[in-house]
Amino acid sequence: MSDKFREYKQLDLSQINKDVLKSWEEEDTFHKSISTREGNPTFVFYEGPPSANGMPGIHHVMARAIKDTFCRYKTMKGFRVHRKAGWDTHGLPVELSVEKSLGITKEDIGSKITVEEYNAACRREVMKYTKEWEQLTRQMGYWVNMDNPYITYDNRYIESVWWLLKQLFDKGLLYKGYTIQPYSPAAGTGLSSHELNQPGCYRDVKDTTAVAQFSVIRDEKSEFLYDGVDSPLYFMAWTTTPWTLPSNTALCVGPKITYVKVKSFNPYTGEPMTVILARDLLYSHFDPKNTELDFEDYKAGDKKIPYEVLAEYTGEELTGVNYEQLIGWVKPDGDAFRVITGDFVTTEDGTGIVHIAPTFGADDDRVAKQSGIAPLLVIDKDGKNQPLVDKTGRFFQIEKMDDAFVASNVNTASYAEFSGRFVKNAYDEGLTDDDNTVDVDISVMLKKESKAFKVEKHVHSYPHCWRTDKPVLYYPLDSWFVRTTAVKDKLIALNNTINWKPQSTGVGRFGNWLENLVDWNLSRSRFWGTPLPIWRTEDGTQTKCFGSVEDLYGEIEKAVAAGFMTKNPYEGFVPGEFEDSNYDKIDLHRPYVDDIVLVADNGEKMFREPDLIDVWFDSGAMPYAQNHYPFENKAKYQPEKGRGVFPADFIAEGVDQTRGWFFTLHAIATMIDDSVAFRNIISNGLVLDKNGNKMSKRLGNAVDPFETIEKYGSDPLRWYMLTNSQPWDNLKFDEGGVDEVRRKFFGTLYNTYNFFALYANVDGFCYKEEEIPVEGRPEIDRWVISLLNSLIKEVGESLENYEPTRAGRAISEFVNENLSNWFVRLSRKRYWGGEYDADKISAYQTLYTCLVTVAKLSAPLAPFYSDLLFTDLNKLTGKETDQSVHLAEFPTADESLIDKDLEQKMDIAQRASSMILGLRRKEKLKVRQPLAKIMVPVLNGRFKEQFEAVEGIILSEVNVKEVEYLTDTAGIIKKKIKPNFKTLGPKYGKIMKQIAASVAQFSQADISTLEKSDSFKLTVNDQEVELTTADVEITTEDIPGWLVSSEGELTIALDINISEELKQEGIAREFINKIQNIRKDSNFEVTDRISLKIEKNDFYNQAVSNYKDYISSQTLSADLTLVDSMENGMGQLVEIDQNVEARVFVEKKG
RNA sequence: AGUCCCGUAGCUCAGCUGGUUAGAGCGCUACACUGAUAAUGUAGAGGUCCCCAGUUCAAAUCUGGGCGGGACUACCA
Repeated sequence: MSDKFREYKQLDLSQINKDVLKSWEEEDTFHKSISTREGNPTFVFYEGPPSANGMPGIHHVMARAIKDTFCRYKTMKGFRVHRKAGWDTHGLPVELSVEKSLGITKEDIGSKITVEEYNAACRREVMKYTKEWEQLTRQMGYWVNMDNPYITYDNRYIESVWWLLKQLFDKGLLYKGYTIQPYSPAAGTGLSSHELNQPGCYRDVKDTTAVAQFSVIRDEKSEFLYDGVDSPLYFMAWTTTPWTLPSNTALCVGPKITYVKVKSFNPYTGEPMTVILARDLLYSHFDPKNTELDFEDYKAGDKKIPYEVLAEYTGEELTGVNYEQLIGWVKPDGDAFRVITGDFVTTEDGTGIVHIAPTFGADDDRVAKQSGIAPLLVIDKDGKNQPLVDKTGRFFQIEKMDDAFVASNVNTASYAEFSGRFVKNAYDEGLTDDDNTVDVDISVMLKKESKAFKVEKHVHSYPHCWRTDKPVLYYPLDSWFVRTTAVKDKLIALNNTINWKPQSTGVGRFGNWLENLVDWNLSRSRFWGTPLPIWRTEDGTQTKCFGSVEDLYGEIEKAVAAGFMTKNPYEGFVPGEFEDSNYDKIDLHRPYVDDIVLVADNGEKMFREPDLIDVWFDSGAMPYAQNHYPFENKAKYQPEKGRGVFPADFIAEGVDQTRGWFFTLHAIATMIDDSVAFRNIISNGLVLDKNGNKMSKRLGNAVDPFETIEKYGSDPLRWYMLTNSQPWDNLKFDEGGVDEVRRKFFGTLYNTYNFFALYANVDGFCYKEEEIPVEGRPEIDRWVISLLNSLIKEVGESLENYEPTRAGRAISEFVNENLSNWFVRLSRKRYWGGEYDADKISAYQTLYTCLVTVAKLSAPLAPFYSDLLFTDLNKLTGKETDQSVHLAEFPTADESLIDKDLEQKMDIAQRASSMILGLRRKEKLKVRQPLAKIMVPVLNGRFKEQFEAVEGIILSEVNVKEVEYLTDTAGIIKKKIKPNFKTLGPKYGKIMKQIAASVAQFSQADISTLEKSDSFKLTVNDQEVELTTADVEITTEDIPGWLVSSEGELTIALDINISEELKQEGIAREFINKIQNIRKDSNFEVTDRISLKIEKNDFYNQAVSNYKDYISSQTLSADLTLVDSMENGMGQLVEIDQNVEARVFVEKKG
């Protein structure tokens, strides 16, 4: 082992990244960081599984830097941190890329390619970029346990998911229902939103639209509407799909929209009527010019129709009013024909009242369910509910309906004409666009009944099926649901216990989402995913859900015995054995599970429900499935307090996961365990390019994380990302910012270390001396130690509160401003030359302590350099027993070392120094030229005491000999007074302005009266005002006749007269500086001794001889001689003053 | 369309519960320092605190309404 601190020529963070990684691997540091915490309380982190079928991007570094920071922090706080890596492996993107790379479609599975091959291809595809992900994880220093990651396609993972589904099933939270989805009657298939968004699917078509009149039922709920009404009263609603009107069961209004009641005549029949519609849309339906027409003059058939607005109502008021069914073909079962509210209603077109047909619109279905409105359904011969339009796109035929239902609910006389008709002509091969559509016929029917206000053709954009080019219908399709609405209150209550960062995402985005919760649609008609473990008989009366392979296995055996299957496809599997070898024998994916036909308790065949489940369920199940719970690791879920793996203490992902992973985790944990899944959460914002645009490969503005890490190392990248903006704000990623962090923070820290190492090596300091008690150290040491402890407190609190930005910024501020720019700069002289005495040792100990503490504080954020710094320091001193900073304990602040008074004093010193340097600059006085004195006005004793304490620091920093304190009595200080708004404002309120004006008028005498008696009375607006010194701020701003600088309460004057003696000292310092430069240029060692010759010159002869000893000691010269003339070419010319050059010869001695 | 975030110097961001000269870093310009030196310091210029209205003695800060950028969700009679 070397006996010196390592010194560096330059800071290469990229190389350090590699070196430190290597040592982590050699020392197995990551595993040690867990094993050394064995038996301690756990800190549980859940890794949101990424999908490895895409390359990792720079935004992944962001999220993972956050995750890693807190896991490292908690490790240093002594917790045993659980963080298991995982992979999200299911879903449509995988299927699509497999099909693309193999050049096949789903139909080819089983023919062109075997199921086994397809399955294998999916497994390969989904792990395509595993290597890159692992590499990024490693290089960026993200410590997550990759030894045994959870993989969502793994049979054991699926088994846990099945177990969860079974729990939901048993609790009655899993049911089969329907949602409104795009459906192509021509192709006979449902369409995904993905398919609908393909180019060309949305097309402008011309359809018959109708504004229909819904007749209000007069009762106690609607009575208020009848004031002044003498004709039938209607709600007006517009539709572009009149064929949905027979399925209407509600009308929807916007709660905050204003509606008007208008008296007029029906344009088609001329019958008097009163209608209700949105005020904003009045003139779209009634010509403003007609408002002056006389009702008496109107005859049926007139083009110009008079109208009159009778009253206004808000949507809220209209809610609950009942109306008559518009088209009485089929009676719905349940509550219907009522006005409800919906937040999606606008007054952009139509009437501001939306016709609701729950079976044919997603919004319709949603608001109807929320308001308890029944959909309009018919019952078929099998006793199943069906919408009024069947899957081929025609009105449900009467003969296919249940007879009893027809008798009780169907008006066959009026419906017969429409029964079996296609709702779009495109579906009927015998029809063309020229034939009358159902829409037209329904509109004509309404016209005749005075129920149509306006029927017209209208061009609008409508989705079409990409396979058949025919229009799509929104249609209720079977789906399996999780009844999340049943636990809505619990979800909300538990959410309120979660610490969200930022809070707004939790109470706002997530909270609102929970408030408007609908049941979770689990079904996906896909191939590569977790199959629903549900088998049903064909008539749907018998259902079985399986929560383990063992249960399914047993049922298969029964089915084989019953002769439904020839053999058990999972033959050889041993229930209860959890090794890879056993689970490799089976595959729970499609289509293997589809081939399983089971036997129901009544002996009928049971077939699997063909759907897969939402991949979000997979990832939301990870708290359980990652450990194959409850089949294995059960004990970890019922632990003594603080020792388990559930729930998570912390998770972090992008804010885009709010309704994805965050929700599914929360929902599943709530339903299964009545518990939160996570206690603390950071949802981070996006990483944009430096112009604020979204990064995309297409635009070429995506930043490659590997290149960035290679170039700068991970630390500057992580630090930049964590400190540039709060994690939850979007980050405008600018490479220049990473470089700035490298220079400003890491560069300065490195410089500070190198400075330390340089002199510590010269003096042989290796912290073997007794620790000098802090109270025995000089002011500046105590000051920096005080700040250091304040910093420890702040960083600790910030990380405790999941605020990495505050932590990083505080560390950076400390290193740059306080440690480097003040402590080291002021203490430099203490390190070089001189005795190895207590002061010097104190200087080393203090700086060492600061450096090693900064290493520990920054370790969670910048794991690489901090570890190098820590080990470089510790290798020699052996002060710490831990091999790595990541195994060390996080520092705790020693409150007794925090000295706010001292911090204030040093603040004065810093400000005073900078002011004096400013004055010197103004007068073009070099700092090397000593000056005689500064003068400081003293307003109170405390200030004088503080200034005196740092007097020496200021004087040496600005090269001035003494301080003169000016007290009031001298009468040369001019004072300035300013009211203290914070104390006066609440007391005097309205007359504040006048008080401020009066105070501004105070004379010097007034001010001194106030100071002496601590009271001053004035009258403002006939009100007596008494001021005390606490109500004002008194400062000095001028010392007449002197060069003065003033900042806040601090005022300093500088004496710029230079005596002969000062002049000579200045010359001496000038020589020292020049000689030092020569030493350095000649590459002398810091410790080399020299001999010195200076050619005589009357300008400086006296100065050199007077300050001979001073010059010699500073430059380590053994002899200094003034010579008459230098031999030719010897020595070099240096400038001592303007136009004065000296020839100096420097020679290394011995 | 709804929900949420953001809008402060040319750029990236601070600015806590309202209190009177609105800050920092980068960049630019000038100067200084010099045994930390491919470093460092100091200063200058640079602001409609997105706009409008309100509350208040007092608003960058609180309230309401816009505008602009972004995300998510839903897609519309």
